[in-house]
Amino acid sequence: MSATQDCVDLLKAAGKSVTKPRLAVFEVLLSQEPLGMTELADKVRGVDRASVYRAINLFERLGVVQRLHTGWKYKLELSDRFAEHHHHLTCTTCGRSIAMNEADLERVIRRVAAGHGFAPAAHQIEVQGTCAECRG
Amino acid sequence: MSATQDCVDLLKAAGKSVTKPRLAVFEVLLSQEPLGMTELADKVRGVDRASVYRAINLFERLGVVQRLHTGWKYKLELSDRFAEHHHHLTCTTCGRSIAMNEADLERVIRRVAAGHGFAPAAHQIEVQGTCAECRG
DNA sequence: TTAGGTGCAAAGGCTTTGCACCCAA
DNA sequence: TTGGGTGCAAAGCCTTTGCACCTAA
Repeated sequence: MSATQDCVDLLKAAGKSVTKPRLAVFEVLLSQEPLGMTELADKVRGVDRASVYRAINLFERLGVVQRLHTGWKYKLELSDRFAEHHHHLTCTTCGRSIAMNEADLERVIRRVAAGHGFAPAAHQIEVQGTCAECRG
Repeated sequence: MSATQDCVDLLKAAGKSVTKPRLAVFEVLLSQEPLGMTELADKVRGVDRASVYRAINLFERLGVVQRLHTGWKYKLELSDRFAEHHHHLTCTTCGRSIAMNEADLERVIRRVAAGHGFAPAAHQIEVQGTCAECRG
């Protein structure tokens, strides 16, 4: 099943209309790196800014997109439903981001959250440091 | 040495004036949970909103306060210099942030980073979900 | 004394909202 | 057909900025 079809199904399941503006927003997110709201609105041509906000608001409630915090900024990207869940090790020397997908981290977070009577729905982990090559 | 004195020293070391509005902002942060900018400005009575923004901006550059991202918004709290290193569980229902200080999390991050040949220098972890009270 | 800091007010950006028209179901 | 969705424009927030006055050093 294509990602777009999955998105369509989610909209229908929620009793929402499958409209051109909504799919346009989805397609842009599908083909790009995480985007800021301004960049996103710029890339979705022919759709009013207000509609982009409304689409993102809806997509967030449906679990289609998630907000990602990188440093001081925040960006939008498709949720783990459309891309494998992962986090990043960012090298402050060369700027590269290394993806990590560690079950241990996820496990510990669930356990710690549970220890506080907390039901975790989402989480972000960002690590800054020096990669193997730059330490070399 | 008191936290306030530490703050005063940081200001002086940076060649900045120790003013009443700045200390007022610091004191509010010292005695409260993470605050949004609006809440903060409301609690610092007698200080103009613009001055609160300017104080926070300065404190950020001096490493006195740090921003904590929760969804679209952010909250402000004193940095690790004034409060023990920790992370947050943010409830998406009531908006409260619960602090967690778990050695296991830190350990796992160091181990995972090392597994990638990565030397971690700093990290952020934010968990969103539902707190015990809101789950009822 | 005086350079930096503050209050006030106005300007700038980003986001939301009201409303009439449009289109997916 | 018709109720939700959209574009447009205006309103609302949040944050920054210009300027004259104030104050810490």
